[in-house]
Amino acid sequence: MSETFYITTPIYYVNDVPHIGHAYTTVAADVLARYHALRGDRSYFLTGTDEHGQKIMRSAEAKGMTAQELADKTVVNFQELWKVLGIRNDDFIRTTEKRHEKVVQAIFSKLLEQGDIYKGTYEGLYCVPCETYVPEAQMGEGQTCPDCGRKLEKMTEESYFFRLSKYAEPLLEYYEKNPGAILPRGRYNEILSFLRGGLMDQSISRTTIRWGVPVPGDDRHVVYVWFDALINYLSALDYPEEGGKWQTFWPEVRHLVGKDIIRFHCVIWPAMLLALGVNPPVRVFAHGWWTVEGEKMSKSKGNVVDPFEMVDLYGADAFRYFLLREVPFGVDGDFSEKALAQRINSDLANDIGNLLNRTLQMIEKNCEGKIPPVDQEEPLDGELRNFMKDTVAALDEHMELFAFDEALKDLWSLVRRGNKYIDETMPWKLGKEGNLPRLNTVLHNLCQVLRTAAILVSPFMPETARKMEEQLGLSGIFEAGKETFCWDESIVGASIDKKEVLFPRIDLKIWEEEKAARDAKKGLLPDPGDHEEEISIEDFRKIELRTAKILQVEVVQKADRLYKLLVDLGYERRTIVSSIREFFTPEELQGKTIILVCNLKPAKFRGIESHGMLCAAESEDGKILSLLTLDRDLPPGMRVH
RNA sequence: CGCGGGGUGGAGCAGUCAGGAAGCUCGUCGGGCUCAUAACCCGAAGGUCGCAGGUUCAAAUCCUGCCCCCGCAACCA
Repeated sequence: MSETFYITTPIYYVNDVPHIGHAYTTVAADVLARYHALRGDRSYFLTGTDEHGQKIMRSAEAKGMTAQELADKTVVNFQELWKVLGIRNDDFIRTTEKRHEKVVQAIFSKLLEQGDIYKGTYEGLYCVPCETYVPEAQMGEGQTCPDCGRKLEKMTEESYFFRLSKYAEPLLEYYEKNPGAILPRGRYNEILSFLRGGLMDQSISRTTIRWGVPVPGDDRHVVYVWFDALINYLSALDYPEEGGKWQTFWPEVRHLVGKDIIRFHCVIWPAMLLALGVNPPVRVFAHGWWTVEGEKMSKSKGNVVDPFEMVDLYGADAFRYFLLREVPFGVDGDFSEKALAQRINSDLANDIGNLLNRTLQMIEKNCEGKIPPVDQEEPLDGELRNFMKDTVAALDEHMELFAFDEALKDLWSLVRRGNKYIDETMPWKLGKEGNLPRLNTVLHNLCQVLRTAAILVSPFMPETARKMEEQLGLSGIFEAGKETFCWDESIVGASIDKKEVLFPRIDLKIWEEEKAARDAKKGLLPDPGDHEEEISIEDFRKIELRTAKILQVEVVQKADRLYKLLVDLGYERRTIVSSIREFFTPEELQGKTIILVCNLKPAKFRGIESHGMLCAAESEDGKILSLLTLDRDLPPGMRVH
C-alpha cells in the first residue's frame, strides 16, 4: 500500500550565500524523499527561493541592479549547490514566478472577501533611513535602530491585517488532537504554550516597500514577505486548481524547518490554511542549528562553512552522511572538519567500504568473480538473516520519526554484524581447507548483507549506493521494492566488478597539514595553541596598566640583553629592567610613551630591582619586537583598560 | 523574574516525557585474526550521571532550591 508524502524545505532567502544550514535542511528533505521513493511511496519534494522583500531590494540597489536581476543571479547559487549535493527535488519554486504570485493574490482576495483579512492601521517604531519597522525586542537602547543606531520614529500606516487572533482556539484544538503535528516534542510544547497566550492579528501588507506581490485591487500595498513566502507550499502544487497536485499531496505534508521559523510554520501558516478551509500540515519538524568548531557561525569570524568546499574536499556523500549521522535531527550540533574526517575513516572507510572490499576480494579469488549460491547453511546464517530483517524494520521506524542518526546507527550495526560474520566464519580458512560449499554460502550471505546495506544507504549516500550496486554486479536493486530489501535469491551468478575502494582512508597527519595550509590561504593562521585560561573582568582589573614615559636608558653591565630604564608615571618615577637591548637602541627608546604593568612584584636582574614590566608584542620567530605605545598623545600615569 | 538549549567514564553524545542492574561512537590498553583500506573481531580499564535537599521499596530519570556553560537582539537552516 503506497502512501503519499509532500516534503518541503523552507524557501531560502536569495540575499544569502548558501551555507551549511541550507545544505542541512535540504539534504534531510532529500533523504526523506529518496527513502519514500525507495519504499514505493509517492513523494513530492519541493524546495525554492524567497525573493521578495526589503533586503533584496536594498542590496540590489547597492549593486546597481534591479531586484529581479539580483534574484536571478543569486538563485543560481542554490540551484548549483543542490546539483552538487545530489538533491533530487521534484520542483523548485521562486516567489517571483507568476504561478506563485497569482496564487498569493487569489488567497489574499479570498480571505479579504470572507473577512479574515481587513484593512486597518499599523503603528510602530520606524527607522526612516533604513525604511523599516523595528520590533520592540530588537530595539537598541532608547528606542534606536539596531542597524544604524539612529532614533526610531513612531509611524502609522495603513495596512491589511490577517485575523490571526481568531485562530488561536482552533489551532490549540487541532494540536491537542495531533501531538505528532509538531516535532520534536519540545517544540510542540513551545507552540502550545505560545498559543495559550493568545494571538494578535498580523499586519500582512506594506506601503513602504515596493518589491513584493501587489495587493489585488489596492496596489499601493504589497503583501508582506512572510505571508507571501508561506504560500509557496501551496502554489507549487497548483492550488487551488481543480485536479492540481495539491489534491493528491495535501495535507500529507512534511515541512522541514529550522527552529527559528517554527512559529511561522506552526501558527501563522496553519491559521492561514484553516481560514482557507484547508487542513493544516500533518507534520512540521524543527531541526537544530550548527555551530562550527564549537563557535557560532558568523561571517565576521570567517568560519562560515561553505558546502561547495566540503563537497570538493570530501565528496557529497560523505558530507551528507556526516550532517545526518553526527547529530540527532532536532538538536543543535557542532560541525567540525576533523570530526568529519574521522567519521569518514571509521564509518565509511573502515566499516562499510572495507566490508565491500574484503568480500569482493574473496569472491574474486575463490569464486571466479561471480556471486556464489547457498550450498551449506548453518544456524549462524539464520541469525544473520534475522539481523538483516530487524535492521530494516528498525530503520523504517526511525525514518518515520525523522531520527536519521538512529536510522544510520541501525544500518551500521548491520555493517558491523557483517564484519563480525566474516570473523566468525573465517572464509579464508574455508578456502584453504577446500570447504567450498560453506565458503560459497558465507560469501553469498555477505553479498546479501552488502546488497541490503546498499539499498538502505541509498537515500543518504546515493552515489555510494550506486557504486556498491555496480561493484556487486547487480542492477535495479533500488527499484525492486521493499519486499526485497533484505534478501534476493536472484543475485547468484552476478559478475562482480571490483573497482577502487569506496572511501580511501584519510591520513590524519597529512590532513592536518593540508588543513593548516588551506586555513592559511584563507587568511587564517593556524591556532598557535598557547592560550591562557579564561579570566573574568575582575581578574583583568587586577593588572594595573598605565602609560609611562621613558626618561633614561642605560645598558646593564655584564648582561647582553638588558636595559635599565627610568620611567615617568607622572605621580612617581621608577626603575625597570627590560630585556629588549637586541631590538632597540637607547636613542630609539628615549622619550617613548609605553604601557607599563605597575603592580608586578619587583624582581632583581643582575642586582638591579625592576619595578614593573613594559608591554610588547613579539613575532613568532622572536626576531621582531614591537612596543605597545599610544596612537595619540596622553600624559604618563594614565590607566589602560 | 526576558526566552531557549545544555552539564552522564579522556572526547563527543544517547538514555530523562511513560522511575527498576549506566549505554553508544571515538580514543587508550590487552588479546585474536591476517580475507581486507595498518582495516576487522573480542576483551579490559575508566563514571559520586553539575551541586544540595526531597518523594519512593527503587531516581541520571519525578519534585524543590542552587551553581556553571552555550545560544537567541546580526548573513542566517
